Amino acid sequence: MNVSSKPERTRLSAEDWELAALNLIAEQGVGALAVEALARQLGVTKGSFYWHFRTREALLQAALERWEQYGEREVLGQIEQIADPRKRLPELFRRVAHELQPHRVYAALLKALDHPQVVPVMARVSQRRMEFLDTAYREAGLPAAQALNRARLTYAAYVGFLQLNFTLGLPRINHEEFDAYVEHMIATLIPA
Amino acid sequence: MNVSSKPERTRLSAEDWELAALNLIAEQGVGALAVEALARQLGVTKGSFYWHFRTREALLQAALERWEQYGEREVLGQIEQIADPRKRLPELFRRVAHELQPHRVYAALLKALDHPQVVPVMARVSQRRMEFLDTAYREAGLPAAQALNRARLTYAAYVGFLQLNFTLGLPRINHEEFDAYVEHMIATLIPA
DNA sequence: GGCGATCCATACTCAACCGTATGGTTAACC
DNA sequence: GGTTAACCATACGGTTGAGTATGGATCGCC
Repeated sequence: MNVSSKPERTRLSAEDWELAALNLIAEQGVGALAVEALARQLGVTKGSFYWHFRTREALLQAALERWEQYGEREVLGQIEQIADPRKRLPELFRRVAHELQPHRVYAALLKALDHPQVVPVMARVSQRRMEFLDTAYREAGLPAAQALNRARLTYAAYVGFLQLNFTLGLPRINHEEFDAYVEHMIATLIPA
Repeated sequence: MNVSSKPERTRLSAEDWELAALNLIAEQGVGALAVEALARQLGVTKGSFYWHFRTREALLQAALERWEQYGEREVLGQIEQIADPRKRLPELFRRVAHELQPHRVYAALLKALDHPQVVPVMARVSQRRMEFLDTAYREAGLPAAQALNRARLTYAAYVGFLQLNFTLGLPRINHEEFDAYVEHMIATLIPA
């Protein structure tokens, strides 16, 4: 049973709207975030929405901030607990590669970078992650000047892969090929 | 003199509309491609537009095809004339890095990957470019299995860089830093 | 069990755009 | 210089989706 099949709804909170918004963004992109569509999906009407939020923008803003804070705790938090700096990067690569679900919102927001509201959020998130990669590379033994550029390169490769694979469906790649690709990335980008 | 300042217009052709559309896409994205807005910018009204094109989609389609064919001749054509396979890839990297203007439409289309019309175009273009990289890496001495993955990695880095730099304005980087980044890419991705 | 706060439905307005209908204007060519 | 085809303006209809107004329903709580 999917999300929309909950006829036994009680009353909604602002949080419910934000989570539903994030779901819709992940599946259909920011452009599909319409209040009437969301209301239908939640089994209510606009009247409900405009009680919780002043405007559509306000909902998008709240949803983005929620997503940003969640990602802060969840995504980066886990990785930081890998002690050995040399194992941290390969492990990070492999985990990211096999937990594609959390990246769906990020990929959707990547397609929505023409919306002025998402730009600052994505800028902050991406900046933080690149800094994370930077220190990881330094701790793995790369000189400072190289570490930053390697971090940029790595993160660009991540972003580009999301675009090409998720959104564009390219390259058409199967499981084994994908694993080989990940290992190739590790061999190419991480210093021995 | 920018594009919009041509009050002494005579009559327009379909090509004029397509070029104007590509301009608008490059600057404001596919979502901003509205026929009335375009007409205003060209100093005419919708009446003109619907003589040249049956629908808005038809214009977008024509503009995309024009862009695709142009890129075929221009972008890839020049690089193929570099004889030495070992010099070809570094040269390609450096040229791409310093001719950012032609990449603006590509970056804009990257943001518009939720439009069903642009997906096949981008898929074809990206596929062709990755194949180009693949053979370039093989000719540079990389074994076939590695060459394809390296091509994927390289192109993903390119796409991601466009997104992070053009659209997101990240990383905040100056000219010298940028050159250093390009050289770092060359050193990391191209086999010695 | 009634009362105030919270939550929602219905019924609008308004603006943006796409597309159509139709008549007018300019260019080209004989 | 008159006719035809190419090009454009004006006015309209239709749709979509945001936001407002207002009254009704429901919950918490004394």
